[in-house]
Amino acid sequence: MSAQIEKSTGERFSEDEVLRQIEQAVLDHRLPPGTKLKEVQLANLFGVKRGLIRKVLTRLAHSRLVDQTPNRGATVARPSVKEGRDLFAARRAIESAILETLIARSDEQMVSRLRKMLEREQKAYRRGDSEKALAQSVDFHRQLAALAGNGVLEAFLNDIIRRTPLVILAHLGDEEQNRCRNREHAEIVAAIEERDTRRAVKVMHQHLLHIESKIRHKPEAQKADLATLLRPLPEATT
Amino acid sequence: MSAQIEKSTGERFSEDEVLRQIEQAVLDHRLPPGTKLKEVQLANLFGVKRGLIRKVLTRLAHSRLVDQTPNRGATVARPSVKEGRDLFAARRAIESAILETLIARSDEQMVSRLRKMLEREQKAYRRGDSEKALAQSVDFHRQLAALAGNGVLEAFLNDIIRRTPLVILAHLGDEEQNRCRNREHAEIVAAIEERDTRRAVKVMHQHLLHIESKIRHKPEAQKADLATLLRPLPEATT
DNA sequence: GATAATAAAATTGTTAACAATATATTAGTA
DNA sequence: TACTAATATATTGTTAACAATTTTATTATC
Repeated sequence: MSAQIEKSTGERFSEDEVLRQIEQAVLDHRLPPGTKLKEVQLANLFGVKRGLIRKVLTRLAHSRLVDQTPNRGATVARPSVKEGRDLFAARRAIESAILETLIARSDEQMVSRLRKMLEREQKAYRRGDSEKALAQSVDFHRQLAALAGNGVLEAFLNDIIRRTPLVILAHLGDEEQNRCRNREHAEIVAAIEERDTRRAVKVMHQHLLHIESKIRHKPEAQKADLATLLRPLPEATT
Repeated sequence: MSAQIEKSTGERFSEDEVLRQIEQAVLDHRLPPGTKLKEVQLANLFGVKRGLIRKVLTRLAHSRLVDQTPNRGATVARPSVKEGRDLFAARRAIESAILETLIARSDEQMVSRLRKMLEREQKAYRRGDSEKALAQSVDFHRQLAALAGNGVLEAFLNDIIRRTPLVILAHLGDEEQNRCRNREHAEIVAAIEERDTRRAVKVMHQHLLHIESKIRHKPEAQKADLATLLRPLPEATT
């Protein structure tokens, strides 16, 4: 039926590696919502035992990337448009709180570290590397969360970020958008430097609304073959 | 070594039931942080197979009530004081966002439903039933989250509420505190009715700070026997 | 006695075989 | 054909036996 995925080294896949591969395929829409994820099929595909696949599917179900029904197996999750909007709304709340926390304890070192991130992001989009630019952009948000120092909020944000690609139709691509994101990020850093919480929160809010307005919330989807999982996309990540 | 826990009906425990029992024991501090949770011991205790215990421990680990280390098993989690404070800080952010969302879509029916909850809470503490009063109080917060209609925020709050008992030393008990909580809840409902978001958020903030100030963040803990799990406490829940 | 090396026991991790359930196929009936 | 019932296949769920690892106990050496 379908070929096998091999590691370049010839070793066997670890649980985490299998998890990442499937997760990435889901987030890239190579495995569209509703796709049945059969245990033996996946086990053969990766050359691992079914028990391992089972654990992976359970973990994916927990992070809501996969739906599991007793005795009926797992499918790629099909989040509703409402869920997508809820995700974005929650993100605005979380990131606002992160900024408030961050600014309360910010210092020069933090600001300079953020500036370095901005530069890297800028470089990426200027040389037209949209994929990298997007990844850097996401890292900027993660970095804010890390610097804020609240592990709970950080975990929540990471959860949201992980789930987001599944609820949107396509990733943001063109250069104009990349530049725009970068400018908004810079504005946030400026507000942090001035310790202007209100402004930072306001800009972040608009930034996130802006992002949400640019994407299309994914409405419904068709079916596709599991073997499509084989080749990774040349496209972006988050 | 240790006796067996039996269901009154004589049936076998389901996975969810075992989960709840262990979770409750952890949250009641009957199983203090650091306690080793051995698979065979638990399996014998509940009269179930080891595989089921295994799944339960993994689930508990995911909700951070249990720490799992490869090849070294599971122990009751020992959250730091910082983690406790982070949890409360995150809660303030989440519940503020919930209130903002709720008020934006509130109507008469919602308000009256909340009023009913207030009454039940009041009844409980007036008749001196602290346990019930505390449970009702927690339900009030859950209800706010549900009425707000954002499933993501609701899930986050439930996660926080579930983890909270583990980071505090003891549950809030005396009648004065019960009355105080109830009064603050009433004030929040009043603000919702007037659609006064700013006030609602402010009162909620103070309410949560108040709660946090009344508890003691749990610093460290000793060891205890697993069999203590047998008898449930006569004490409160969350 | 203290420490290190070795052996024994206990504990967790994996798997192949089996059981239970759900889905697909076929046969039967109007 | 359209529908139902019966059967076969495919898929998920469970478990007992085994493997790997860690912990405890024992012995040896200083």
